[in-house]
Amino acid sequence: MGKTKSTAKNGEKDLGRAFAKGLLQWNRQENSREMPWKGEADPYKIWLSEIILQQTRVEQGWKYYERFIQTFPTITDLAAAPDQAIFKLWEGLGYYSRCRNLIATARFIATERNGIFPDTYGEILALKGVGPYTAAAIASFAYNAPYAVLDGNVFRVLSRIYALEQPIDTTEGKKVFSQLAQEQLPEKQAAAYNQAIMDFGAVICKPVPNCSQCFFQEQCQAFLGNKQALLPIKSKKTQIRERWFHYIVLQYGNAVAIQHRTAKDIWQNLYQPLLIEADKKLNKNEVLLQLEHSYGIRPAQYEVISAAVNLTQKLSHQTIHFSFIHLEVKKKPQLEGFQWVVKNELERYPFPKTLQQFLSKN
DNA sequence: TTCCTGGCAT
DNA sequence: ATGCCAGGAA
Repeated sequence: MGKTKSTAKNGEKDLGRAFAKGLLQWNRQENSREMPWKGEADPYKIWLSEIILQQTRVEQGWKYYERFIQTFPTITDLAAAPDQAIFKLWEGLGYYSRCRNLIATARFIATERNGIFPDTYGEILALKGVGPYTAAAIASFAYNAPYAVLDGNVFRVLSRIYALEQPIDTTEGKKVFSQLAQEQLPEKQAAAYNQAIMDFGAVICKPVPNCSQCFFQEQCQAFLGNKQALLPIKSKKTQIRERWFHYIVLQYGNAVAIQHRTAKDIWQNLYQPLLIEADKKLNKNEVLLQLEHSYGIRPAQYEVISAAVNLTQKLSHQTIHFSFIHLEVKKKPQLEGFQWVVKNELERYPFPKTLQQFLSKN
């Protein structure tokens, strides 16, 4: 009663403390990651670097940061510049709404706050283009305020050291991780700790981790269970592709044209009838038009025997919609890459299950 | 070549 | 829940 819970909690806290301690030591002794804004005290420069780094790798943002600081040494300089000059400096970085928000925030601070950058988490969070991550980063780096950053690195590191299978891409998961991150933060060393955990995620606990170089290997719950490559968990299945396979069963006498699938795709090395693939559903006329375009087989050369049968097959990462058109040709067309197989010998060839089922019934 | 990553605004 | 973007990984 209650005991299990508090024991687990204590265990968790111990693990967290051990990690934080080791992390800070790693940061002092081994972390050699350098960045032009690291250790910076000017909130303007920290803010600028964080906006540039949103969705952007350090290596790419580096040069942009340097050019911005050279061109606009203070937020007042930035606020006074014409939009176009600022966009020109941003050119190539992507996510251009960040630049719009950057301009709006610079002008807001220059005109409404006499160029003084806000110094509380809440006020920082209220700035355009600043969300929870960026607000915590600025508040901690500029003012050492005790707000834990939660970015992709932190999700990854925390999910691994605790072997948490909680998905990170759900509202619930974000809540759990942000609470854990906050509990984990050594309050008086917010700046050092926040920078350290992100550096650690970037150089050691990478998506493909360098566990052999990790100070926490012996305590990391993921490493101990050999799950480090599986964490963090994301709930959203990789986007399911929708494909429409319009098969044309070409029959000549008692023989059917089939084709060997060789592309690096599903069903490699299996066989299939003539395929018209599309990323949307085509009606019969569209399919037959495509047949003429791709293979030069014109309506005059065949008779349509049967209408389309529609089937669907779900794979982990794609959904295949099938339709079939059965055509009888009066003369055998020249078809590169196809072989004509008499119907009762079709069973010798390997087909995908859905095709096998269809062909055996028709 | 395609796939994956990543904070915020909407 | 999606779109925004570019670059590195697979």
